[in-house]
Amino acid sequence: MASIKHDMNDNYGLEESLQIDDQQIMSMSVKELNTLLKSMKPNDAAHIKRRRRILKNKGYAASSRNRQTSLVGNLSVERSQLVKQINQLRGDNETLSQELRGWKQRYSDLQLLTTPPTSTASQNTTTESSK
Amino acid sequence: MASIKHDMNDNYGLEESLQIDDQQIMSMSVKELNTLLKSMKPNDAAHIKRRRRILKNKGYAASSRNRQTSLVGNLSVERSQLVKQINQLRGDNETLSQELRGWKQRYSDLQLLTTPPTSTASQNTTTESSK
DNA sequence: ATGATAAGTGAGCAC
DNA sequence: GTGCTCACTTATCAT
Repeated sequence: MASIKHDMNDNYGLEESLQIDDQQIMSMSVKELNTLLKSMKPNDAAHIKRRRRILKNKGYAASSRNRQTSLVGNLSVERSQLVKQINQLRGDNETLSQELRGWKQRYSDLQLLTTPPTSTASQNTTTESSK
Repeated sequence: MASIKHDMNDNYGLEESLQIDDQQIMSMSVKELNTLLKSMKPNDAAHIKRRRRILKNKGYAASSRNRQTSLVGNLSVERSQLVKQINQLRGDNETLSQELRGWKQRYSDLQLLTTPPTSTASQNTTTESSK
């Protein structure tokens, strides 16, 4: 058995006979639309209004999908950037660590040069202070 | 005017009369299903098969949406973690920089102590080398 | 009335 | 045949 359904999106010639297309139905202002609808049979007017709502909804749905898509896109891009930044910082860190080691060494060397060890014990103490 | 539509989701009593519900239709194996369908009128069999497909699709759609949702969720969480990591690294960086400055200073101080300036010019040169 | 979104459905692709 | 995803429709919510 088949059931009776509302007409939905099949415009079955109404719009064609009125020389109106979807774009116009959708973009017309409410004022313009009402003026137009008053010159039509109530059923046809209702049909057009319903069609307009559906068309707008279609647009909203598309926007929603686009938003969702670019949301994911943005997050992905952002992630790449953050990862890149992390790698950069890790590099900087490594560089700084090396520099730090270097200067500690230089300091230590200079210190040894400055205060030559007088005994095994004192040498140890001196080295400790610059670790 | 109204148009004739396929029956879609209104099961108009068929399933009830056969004592089958959506869950069973969906989860039955193909083998079981075929056995069942052979004992039915062709139209009813077709209806059940179509219904099964629709039910499965409904599930797929839900899965798809869940995936999409958790994708965004994961990306967001990941972003937070990355940002946190960056802040951590920046802190480390700052610490290292300060340590570095400190050691350079100590080196410089020790150097000044070791090789006292003999003239204004030579003092400048010494300072330059440790900046 | 308008805009947004979740859920269901159909179409069409890939395996 | 099964699973997936896109586009569309509907229902529903908020403004």
